[in-house]
Amino acid sequence: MEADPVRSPIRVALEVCPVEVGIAVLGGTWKLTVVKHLLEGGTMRSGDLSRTVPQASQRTLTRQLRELEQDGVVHRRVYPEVPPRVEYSLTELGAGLADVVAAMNAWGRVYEAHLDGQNTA
Amino acid sequence: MEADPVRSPIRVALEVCPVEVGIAVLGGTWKLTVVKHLLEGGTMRSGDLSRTVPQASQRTLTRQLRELEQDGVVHRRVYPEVPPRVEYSLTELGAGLADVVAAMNAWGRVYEAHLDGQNTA
DNA sequence: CAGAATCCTCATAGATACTG
DNA sequence: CAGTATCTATGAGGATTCTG
Repeated sequence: MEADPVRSPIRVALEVCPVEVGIAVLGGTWKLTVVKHLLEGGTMRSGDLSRTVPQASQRTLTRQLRELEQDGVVHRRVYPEVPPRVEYSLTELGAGLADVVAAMNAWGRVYEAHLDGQNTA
Repeated sequence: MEADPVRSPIRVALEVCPVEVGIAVLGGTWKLTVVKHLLEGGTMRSGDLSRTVPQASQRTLTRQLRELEQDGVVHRRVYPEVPPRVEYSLTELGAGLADVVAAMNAWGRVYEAHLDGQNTA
């Protein structure tokens, strides 16, 4: 099986530090949000994702999904139908991001609380 | 006390999803690596950090540190000496990133193993 | 419905040289 | 030693239009 080529930001990250690999894979805007929703919602269609992340332009969302697919995090299934249907789901590797998502989510909330504390104090 | 203004990527992330906040704060190249080393090494001087992340240009490293400082993750202490001495350490908020670093690090290793598996299989 | 093609703008980051 | 200033290049991401 022909594996997808590893994107160059990831190759760089691999040489620097394992923590940078996650940043390289998830660094694009919305990527982690997409992963989070796929973790929660299982399989989702393109339109579902667009509605879930309305701030992302369609072009950007598509690109992010393609990169996540290339990086082995997301699986893309195309149904040969009219009108077309495409479903996205997490690979095993992608499902392994659950801990990352949880840690990020928790810290994000701490950060929010921190900001609120600054304003209220 | 006058709080640093919240950088715009973070403001956007706050409106989208808590997981994006972490990405917004740590998204710059080397940032998570810096945090990881500060977690391990405690206080570090600029030169220490430069040597720890030799791939980063000095200008970039300085900017990243300033942003981390602005975001409340890193504390910067300047000693009024000649030659100058500047020490960086994590704030409480920054120390809270330990779980994120651990999760990222673990997943980065899984990712490496995944790539190796592809080549070996 | 899903996405490709085109155009545009701004932020990021590197290299280099200089300063207190 | 730590940092700033300047210049440059790359690319990420948005808006819009078009197609099977």
